[in-house]
Amino acid sequence: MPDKVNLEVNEKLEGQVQDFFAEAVKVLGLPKSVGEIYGLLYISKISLSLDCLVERLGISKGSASQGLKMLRVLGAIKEVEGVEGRKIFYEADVQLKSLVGGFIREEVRPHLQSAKDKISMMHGENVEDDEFYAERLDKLNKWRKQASLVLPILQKLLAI
Amino acid sequence: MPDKVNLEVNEKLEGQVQDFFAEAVKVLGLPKSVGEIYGLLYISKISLSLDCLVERLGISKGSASQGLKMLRVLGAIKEVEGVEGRKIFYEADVQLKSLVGGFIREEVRPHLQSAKDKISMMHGENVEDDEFYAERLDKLNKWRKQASLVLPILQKLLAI
DNA sequence: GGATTTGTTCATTTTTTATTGAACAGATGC
DNA sequence: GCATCTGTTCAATAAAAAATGAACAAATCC
Repeated sequence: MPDKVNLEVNEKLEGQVQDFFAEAVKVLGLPKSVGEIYGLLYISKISLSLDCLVERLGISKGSASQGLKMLRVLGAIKEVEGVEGRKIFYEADVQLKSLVGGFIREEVRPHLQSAKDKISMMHGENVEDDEFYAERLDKLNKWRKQASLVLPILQKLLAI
Repeated sequence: MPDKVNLEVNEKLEGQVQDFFAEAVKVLGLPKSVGEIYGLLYISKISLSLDCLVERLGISKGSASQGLKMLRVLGAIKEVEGVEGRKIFYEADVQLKSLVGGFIREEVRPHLQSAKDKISMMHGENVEDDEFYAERLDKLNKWRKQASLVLPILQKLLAI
């Protein structure tokens, strides 16, 4: 008997995985619907289109579109050629390094850059003659640098 | 002339540092007021009491009390003996390792534990006979383990 | 004892954030 | 051309989270 892919759908498990990711992405500050979309794609045996997600998750077309956009920007999903016309199908990118990398690139780096700008602005304006203030701002800058250094290491550790 | 500590207050800088931390803690999913409190303590030359924070930040007593509670639990502030009666004074703990450690202990670890429970529940109920589902849940578990392993390393890297 | 000071709790209000759905744009097929 | 299908945008609405402030407890002082 040849191997055969099991295409039955376990709806209970799907629901649990959706909820799991809905909760998980909240830790990262992303909306619940984004987690549900990624969760369903993660546990789905076949790639899914936007209207498919709308139907299966019971969310609006707007939510689904915006959620897919975020996931695309993060590099958490892949577009797959569909057969029916120009419809786009999505599947989850299940490599942890893609997700971590995307999050660092899109969410963490920009904040660190903006922190850098703010700190140097504060330094410039106020501090020359006050040892305490100067020391505190220097420490802040040291924190920022350490975070910047740790990011690529973190990325590599999670890519193993 | 002996060294003398400069106790003048640069209110503009104080405001900037408050805003800086208010923004920063939002990344960690903490409320703005918590960042403002920590920010003011961080840049303050003297330790401050609850009613002092209320006055200087223009927030309610309730907010200040709850915010201080969070910061205490995270280990981000220290209580200092006051001179006037039983009033408690606070100052910022400015060691990055305290903050990172507190955040990992209070926010990250509990989530990873709850993830562990959920994954093993999903494994138990559904998956025996389906290769795809089994593989996806295993991968999820691998992610979780990797995150657990990386945390102490991260903590050490940021403690240098 | 009672008046005062200090701090907490928690139901209500405010603010912020996410979701909806209708209007729109572009592409395809007829 | 126009009808249909697919997806996006964005103003309005709903949901979630944070801040308020009044009521309360507990300690201190007189």
